Amino acid sequence: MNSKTGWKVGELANQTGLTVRTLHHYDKIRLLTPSQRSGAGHRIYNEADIARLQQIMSLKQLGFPLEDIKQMIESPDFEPTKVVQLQLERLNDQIRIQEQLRSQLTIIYELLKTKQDVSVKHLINLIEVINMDNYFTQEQLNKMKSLGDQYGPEEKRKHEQEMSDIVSNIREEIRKGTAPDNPKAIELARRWKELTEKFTGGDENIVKAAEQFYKENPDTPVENYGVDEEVYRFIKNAMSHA
Amino acid sequence: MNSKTGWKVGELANQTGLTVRTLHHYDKIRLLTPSQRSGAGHRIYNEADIARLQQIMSLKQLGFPLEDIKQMIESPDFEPTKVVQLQLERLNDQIRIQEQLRSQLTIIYELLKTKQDVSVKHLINLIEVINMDNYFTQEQLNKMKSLGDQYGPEEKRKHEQEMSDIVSNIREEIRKGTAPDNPKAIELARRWKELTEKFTGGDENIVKAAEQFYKENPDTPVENYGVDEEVYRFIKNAMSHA
DNA sequence: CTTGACTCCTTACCCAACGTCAGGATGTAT
DNA sequence: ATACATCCTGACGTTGGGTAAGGAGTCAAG
Repeated sequence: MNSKTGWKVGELANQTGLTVRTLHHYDKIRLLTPSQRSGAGHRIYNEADIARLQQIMSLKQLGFPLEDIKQMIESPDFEPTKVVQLQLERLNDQIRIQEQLRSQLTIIYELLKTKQDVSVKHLINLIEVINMDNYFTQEQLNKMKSLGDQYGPEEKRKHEQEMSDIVSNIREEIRKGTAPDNPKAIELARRWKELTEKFTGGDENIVKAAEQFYKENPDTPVENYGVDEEVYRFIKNAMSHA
Repeated sequence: MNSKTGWKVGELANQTGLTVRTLHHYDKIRLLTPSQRSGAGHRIYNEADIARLQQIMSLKQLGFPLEDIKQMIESPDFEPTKVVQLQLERLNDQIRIQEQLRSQLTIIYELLKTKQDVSVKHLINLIEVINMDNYFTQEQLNKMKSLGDQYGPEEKRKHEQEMSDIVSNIREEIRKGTAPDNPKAIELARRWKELTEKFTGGDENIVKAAEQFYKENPDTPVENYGVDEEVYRFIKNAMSHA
């Protein structure tokens, strides 16, 4: 008798902290349609429905719009495990950003408390970091796009896509003249490093060899994701501020 | 020449990561009106404007609607320092929730990976914790309401308000028969403990004396914020699962 | 078996915080 | 002078629900 077999909408709402309205909504847009209705037309959710709801909430927390979530979940090669994995990854990103936020906030707090005036640079940095929280889901979206792909070529494509994403972002920052101790710059450098480590299997030597190579042959037009000297210097520079 | 004196809307957008549209919007609802316009009507933001923008973003991250933010900022006894302080406090709450989230996620991930089936209880717990992130700003709202009050009686009132908030939440959970190892229960117990520690100035003995007293006189109708034996047992129980 | 007190149903309008054009004026680099 | 980016002001669209209305279903107590 420990295992219930059906939940009515109100019960489910209470247990999950969602509202009844939300569940109705998900039903109407056919994102989560309870597998049964009672004689009187009351929604009855079963275990499978709840499992689906969990997937929905996870994806929602990752920042996807409901419509996309529907597509993903209904894709034939959808894998629940990956969703959870991605969510864990994201958690780490978030924690890092929060650490940055904390340090920015602490700086400002100290300045305010001692009645010094806060420089514009600090203010802008703070605003930027606050925003990253929202803005960051875009990266996740990239990673997710290939959720249903095969594992071989997909892995590579995913990396290439993220690499070019990072590099184009860096170009942007260079164009804007962003300072190397800027939080956004630091975060970009961090991502670049992480990715190259994945590429090379974490082998420091390969990285160093490549760096050396590009330093000596600065104008090699090799398939390099557009990492030229300028970009490279920017990364190095930002990295030193991490 | 290191200090600019004016920013156009696009510049500001780029630096902060906000969109131009957002700044336009804030201008239209008169949340942030640039202090100058160029001859041609272009918005020119100065340092004070940016400082205000930072306050806005901080409050927004705390979960307040723009309309409320406007009220707060324009209140005569508004204190920027407190905003930052509150944001730091919130950061801690968020980190705690994320730790809970991580542990729930890890459990599910392990189960999924080893092809065991995941119990409904776990799924529901996970959904709950995911939701806390959004739902939690309510508590902050309570704390914030009194941002402009005096410091003496206000401090007490704030505590009383939060205490009765917590207790009524606990009553809810009891009514719903929530298990003591439920994340929501644990979080509530944590808040209760934190608050009582503030009340008593962290003096363990006072807490213990009070506990003893209420155990021996279970039906004292003293101004006790409605903490009766049932509530008390629930807290103790949940606490043991933290 | 009826009367409350809940919970459920559907339909429908409402809202915040922007996104996304459209059409035109400004600015600025070559 | 000619692009080309950036600015302006409307104005309509969108997402993810909140909120209210009017009517049945359910369940325990009298």
